[in-house]
Amino acid sequence: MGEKELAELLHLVSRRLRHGYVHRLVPLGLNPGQARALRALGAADRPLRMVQLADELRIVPRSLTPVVDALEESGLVRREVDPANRRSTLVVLTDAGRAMAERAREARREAGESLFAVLSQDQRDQLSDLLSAVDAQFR
Amino acid sequence: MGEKELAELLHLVSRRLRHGYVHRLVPLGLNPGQARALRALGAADRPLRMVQLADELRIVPRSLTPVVDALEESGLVRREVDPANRRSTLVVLTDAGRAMAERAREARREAGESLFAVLSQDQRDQLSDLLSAVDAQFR
DNA sequence: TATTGTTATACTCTATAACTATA
DNA sequence: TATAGTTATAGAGTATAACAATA
Repeated sequence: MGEKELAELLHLVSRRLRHGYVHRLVPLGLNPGQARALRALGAADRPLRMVQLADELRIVPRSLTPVVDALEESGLVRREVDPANRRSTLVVLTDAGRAMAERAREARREAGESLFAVLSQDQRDQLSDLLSAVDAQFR
Repeated sequence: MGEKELAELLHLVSRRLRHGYVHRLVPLGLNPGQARALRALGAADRPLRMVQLADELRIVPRSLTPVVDALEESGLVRREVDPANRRSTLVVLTDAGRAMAERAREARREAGESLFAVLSQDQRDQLSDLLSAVDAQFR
């Protein structure tokens, strides 16, 4: 019955997570990609160049452009020319952006909390270790 | 360093899986959604109605329409009116479709195998149990 | 009225290729 | 020449709303 393969389970659970996350982000006016970028900038705690941010998110720079466009339009980040290298663009969190990053972080925490509610802390740690191991083989 | 949250890890690993899967499906002329539908039909081992198949895949019927369109165009399935209820459409695997479902299953097995290669069989079972538990709370 | 499926539309996530400006 | 970013384009995956046919 519950004979779902690992690959299928991973897909289903991941989609479920996104679903809960999206719902919590709607009131913030963000989509998951924007929230993820905001989080990364908040975690870095300093402006990142487009390539650095793309790398952090593991997407290609081209895919980052519309994300940063949207964030800039909402006044959450601004682009600045990198004084050290004028080819580079620094993505700088505004004060509003920093506050929003915090709210996005909270939304994700809640979505994760709700999804993994059935697991004990031990089980979550186990799951985290297993996924980390899988992820690590590609770094 | 590896301080990624569970939610983030899940997202990254799931994306990685899709990536490997997509690559293996390209030579078959399938995308993951089509392959998933084909698998479900193969597993059911009997024609399914659109709603049943959508339900199995956990997507809305509208999202299934273009998937079945593509499969039909490739001669892998055909639509038949359900004699028992003329509102319903039965999605029937052709012989070619049945063979392709098998190849898709193999492609997914390989993608999973490659992704989870770093895990022992015990660890895979653990991971499977944990994800099943998370998934089960929504059924 | 309720159900099944499709038409119409739209948004998100992601990618490759070609181009511009700068180094 | 090489790097950083954008313009252009494309394809998956998914959703909601409105509608036609059938029950």
